Amino acid sequence: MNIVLSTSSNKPIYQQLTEQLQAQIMRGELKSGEVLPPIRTIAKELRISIITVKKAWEQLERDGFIYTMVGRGSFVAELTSCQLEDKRKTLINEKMAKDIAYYKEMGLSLKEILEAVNKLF
Amino acid sequence: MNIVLSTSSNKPIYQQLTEQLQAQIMRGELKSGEVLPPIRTIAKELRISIITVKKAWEQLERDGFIYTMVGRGSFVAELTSCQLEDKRKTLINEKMAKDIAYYKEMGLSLKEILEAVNKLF
Amino acid sequence: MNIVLSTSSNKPIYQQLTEQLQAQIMRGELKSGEVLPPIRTIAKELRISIITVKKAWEQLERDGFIYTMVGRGSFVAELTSCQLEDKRKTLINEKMAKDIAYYKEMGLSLKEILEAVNKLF
Amino acid sequence: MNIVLSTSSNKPIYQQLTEQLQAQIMRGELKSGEVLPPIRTIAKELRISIITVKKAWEQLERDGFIYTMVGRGSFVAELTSCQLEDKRKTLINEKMAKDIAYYKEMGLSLKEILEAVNKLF
DNA sequence: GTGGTCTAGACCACG
DNA sequence: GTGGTCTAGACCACT
Repeated sequence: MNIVLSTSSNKPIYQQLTEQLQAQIMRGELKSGEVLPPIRTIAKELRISIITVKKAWEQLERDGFIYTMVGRGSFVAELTSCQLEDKRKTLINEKMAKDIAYYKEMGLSLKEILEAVNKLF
Repeated sequence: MNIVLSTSSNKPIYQQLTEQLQAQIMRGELKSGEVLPPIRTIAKELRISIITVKKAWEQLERDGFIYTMVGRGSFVAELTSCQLEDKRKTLINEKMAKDIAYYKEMGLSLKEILEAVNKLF
Repeated sequence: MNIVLSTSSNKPIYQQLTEQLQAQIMRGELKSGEVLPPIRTIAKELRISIITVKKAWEQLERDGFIYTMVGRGSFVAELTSCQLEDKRKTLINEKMAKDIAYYKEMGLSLKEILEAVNKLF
Repeated sequence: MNIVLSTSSNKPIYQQLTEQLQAQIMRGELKSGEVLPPIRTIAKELRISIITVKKAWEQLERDGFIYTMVGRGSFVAELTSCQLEDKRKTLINEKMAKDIAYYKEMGLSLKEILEAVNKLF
């Protein structure tokens, strides 16, 4: 687990945490069933409030990325690669639908979007 | 001018206003020098506070989309199509750079992004 | 009389008018006793409201730069060059005192101000 | 932090706030990274509305003098003395260019301006 | 009539 | 505890 927080970003800290955990689980860097470090440890290392870590963990649990066993810690959810792929698609499609709606509203054509993606990737 | 506000969106009202005005100016629906309706009228029609409209107008003015003359009203900025294109590119590239960073983090390849864009457009 | 108004400036129109008239009187371009054009004519030529012109005229009259004879028009005040010089000094010193207070507050030394003036003049 | 507001001045309160903060940051009285008091506290102490303080803070943030972290407070921007000097020059030159244009219009020579500055400093 | 400033107070999101 | 958003309404300056 390797978290990098940006204080200058507009994104709230708990969301940065959530997104980075999601990404690491989906990229397979955090494996099914693997135990996560205690939230106190994380909070101390990142110099943030325990409450903030908890908030991120709650969101991850709600979305089925991790599960918590009281007194024992939190673990990466045990998902088949198929289920994982589903989650990824849901997450990404949701965001991409919004993004594309925005670009369309700003008057971009499909071609222009594709060109821009190619250039910026 | 044609504004649609969504209360269910988590975007603040003033930002929805700002984005829609930007979009309409960039799509050429609001033309250079055109008068905008008085903020009070807009506030009444959209059933929001004058101050909320004002906040959006301030942001648009800061970003050079409109200008205001006290006692006379607010007007669409007089921009050449070149300047307009510049503004559009700046706005869009800023967002797209962030979006693509996110998709990359989530493990998408360029090819996958392009496919998804094609499908969702 | 030669007035140039800037709509993009933040200064209210009536103040731009006032300042330019003051300047022309003090530079001697408008001479003692000279008749000014009717405010309707000025308003029409500058494409501004008569009320705005009137406001500027009232201010100039209050400050002793012009005088008005009902039904006959407004005239440049008849001042000795000495009185004129006095007015100029009052006007300029008032503003300069404020300006210097600002520069001092921002931490500029006398030397820095003089250098900046030399460079920007 | 030490703010003095003048109700008799015709400058809006939020602008007085902005200018004084800028001045204190540029004079080094407020140091890089230093926490500012909560806006509510400032509002209470100065007996003005929270929103008025907020407006000044927004302007300072836009201009890169401070940054804000929701839930944690506002902080003096971390600028190198070089960047700070740049900001100072920009701010001051902008105003001074206008000021000098005014004095020139009023018929002052460079020599007269320099003398007046020397006398009034 | 326009926009500009300011107020008092509510409710929400973040840490 | 922070700051962020929004409201309803007042008063002033400008045209």
